[in-house]
Amino acid sequence: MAATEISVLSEQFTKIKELELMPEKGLKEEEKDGVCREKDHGSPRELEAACTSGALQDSVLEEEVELVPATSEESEKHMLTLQTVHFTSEAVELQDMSLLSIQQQEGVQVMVQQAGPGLLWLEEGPRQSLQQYVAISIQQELYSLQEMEVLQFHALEENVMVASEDSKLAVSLAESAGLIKLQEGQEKNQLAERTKEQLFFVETMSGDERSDEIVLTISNLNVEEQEDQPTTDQADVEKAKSTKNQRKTKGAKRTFHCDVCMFTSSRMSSFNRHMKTHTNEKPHLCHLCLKTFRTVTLLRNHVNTHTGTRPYKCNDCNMAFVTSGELVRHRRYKHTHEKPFKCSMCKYASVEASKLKRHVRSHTGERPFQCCQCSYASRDTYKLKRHMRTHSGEKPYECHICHTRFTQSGTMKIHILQKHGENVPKHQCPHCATIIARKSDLRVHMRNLHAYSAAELKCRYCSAVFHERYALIQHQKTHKNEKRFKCEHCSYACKQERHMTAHIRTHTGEKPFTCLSCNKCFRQKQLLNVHFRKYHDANFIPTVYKCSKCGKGFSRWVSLLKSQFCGLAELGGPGSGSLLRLQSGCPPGLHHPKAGLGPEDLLPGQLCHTTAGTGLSPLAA
DNA sequence: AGCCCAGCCGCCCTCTGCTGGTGTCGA
DNA sequence: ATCGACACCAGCAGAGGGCGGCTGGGCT
Repeated sequence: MAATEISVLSEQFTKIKELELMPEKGLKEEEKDGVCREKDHGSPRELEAACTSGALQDSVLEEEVELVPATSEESEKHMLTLQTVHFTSEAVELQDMSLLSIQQQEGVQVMVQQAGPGLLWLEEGPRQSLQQYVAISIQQELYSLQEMEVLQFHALEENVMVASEDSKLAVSLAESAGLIKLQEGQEKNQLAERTKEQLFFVETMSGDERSDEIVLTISNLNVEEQEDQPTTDQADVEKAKSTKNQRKTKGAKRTFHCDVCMFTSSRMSSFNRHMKTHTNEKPHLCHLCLKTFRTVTLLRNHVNTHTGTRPYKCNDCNMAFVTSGELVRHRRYKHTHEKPFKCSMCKYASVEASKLKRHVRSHTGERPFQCCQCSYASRDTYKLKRHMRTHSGEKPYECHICHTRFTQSGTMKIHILQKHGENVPKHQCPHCATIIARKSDLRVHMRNLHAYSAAELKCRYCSAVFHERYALIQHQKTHKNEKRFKCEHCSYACKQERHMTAHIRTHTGEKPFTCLSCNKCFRQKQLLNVHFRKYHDANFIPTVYKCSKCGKGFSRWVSLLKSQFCGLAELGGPGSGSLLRLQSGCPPGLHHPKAGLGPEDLLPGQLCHTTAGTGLSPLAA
């Protein structure tokens, strides 16, 4: 709609209030062409119309209109003789409509399109169809419509032209000699070259119900359109202007139809109110945030959101609301739990009909909101908006502790809880001892490990069969320390197959690993590697495990130990892969890397004799 | 015209659950 | 060294709750 001038906003708001509070004030038109168009508010209704127009104008004019009290000296009225002609249906198919024309000295014809009873739209420009328009003839006056920002016409009612149910907003004018009767061709000739539309808002008011006086208030509606969408609102206005209203003779039931939408109403006031929704006209401006509203009530409700004024307070909690409807709805949600809207397909019920409508889509599968970048479609607008983040990469939610960003608030919430929370809830699996942080992951755990499997799950080591993975795994663990691999040629047994493979070669004599430098063969790859490093690698520095007491060096850690102790049934050094097994009688404090020490404890020379006992001191961790 | 009320739309939120990538651990 | 299993984690979508705001009917 209109881009309202910001420079005068706060004052405009004040002015609206003034207009409401001080109806005794009148409006004085600013002089632009040397003609002071001072209105004489002869009746309360006329005054009301002027106030309305003033408020409207405030929102669309660049310059303010000063509020001045009406004085007796404002006698310079512009009594405009409005003349009408009733076209016959045969002539122009303008059934039951009047034609008004404005005749100006420049000879400009301004067409007035009747958008509804009491609501006329003036517009310059070529017409598509004569029957949509009403022309006004203004005689004896020099008005350039571009300069008629707020102008009231006083017309003499003479004939029956009922435009409203109450005969209050009627334009009824007599035929006169000043009438310019436009024919379709003539109209085109006169107006075809006009391309720029000039919109005026015309409100008709009867000056006095007992008099014949009709007051037309014309407001300049030339407003700044937004450049990116210059035609939409205009088109709406155009359509709204073409709305045909049905008039009937007094006493007959009438229905008013909106041509823009399907709206109909038997009441003209409702119809007029509705038609304003098509004009995007929002003359009531919030002086705090510059937002504009159609009605004073909406503006007041809005201003209440700024001031915190919430007159409707809930008796059961501390909530308060701007409107009574919001309070009722709140009470249903929070206190009464009344859910009048029930789903016919399930037990779902909701407080609001729109929620039921949304819910029903989960039954029908309807997905009206299509993503423009992929095949996804959602059942409501929010999900589509949320989905669009997957295309934009937007992550609007940031963890206030580690500043990790997330696409959804719920994801961030669970992150904060799990990563930064103190009393993190855990989820115990009901079938095993597993504890999992997230409920959804527990569900995955249950599905993977505890779900019944129709297919038989066979043990790798024996013939046992299970139907639950967890039971299978638990069973296979019983095979863990078994020396399941037994040598066919001797009593040797081991737990790992690769060990058995290496052992078998001691019987077969197979030595599959050959040194490329000297052609010596080995049973194990590891033996070949040691050989190569020792005899063929120039950079190889042999490790020496040195006794710190006697200074003797050993190539292997185990050799060092063997030189000092007896009673060690099985020894292995670092890199051998086997554990140092200590039997009873072994010196206390003897340590091995795999018995709890770190790699630094393997450094040669760290071992040392103790002064007593075993000769070895405990290795410091 | 103003007010109240009901209905409706839209927005934002939470809760929930599934999915796939990743790190860790044990075999 | 490799591989498989699995808990962990972020991404993403479904469903529904709650509220702000707009519109129209009816009334005063």
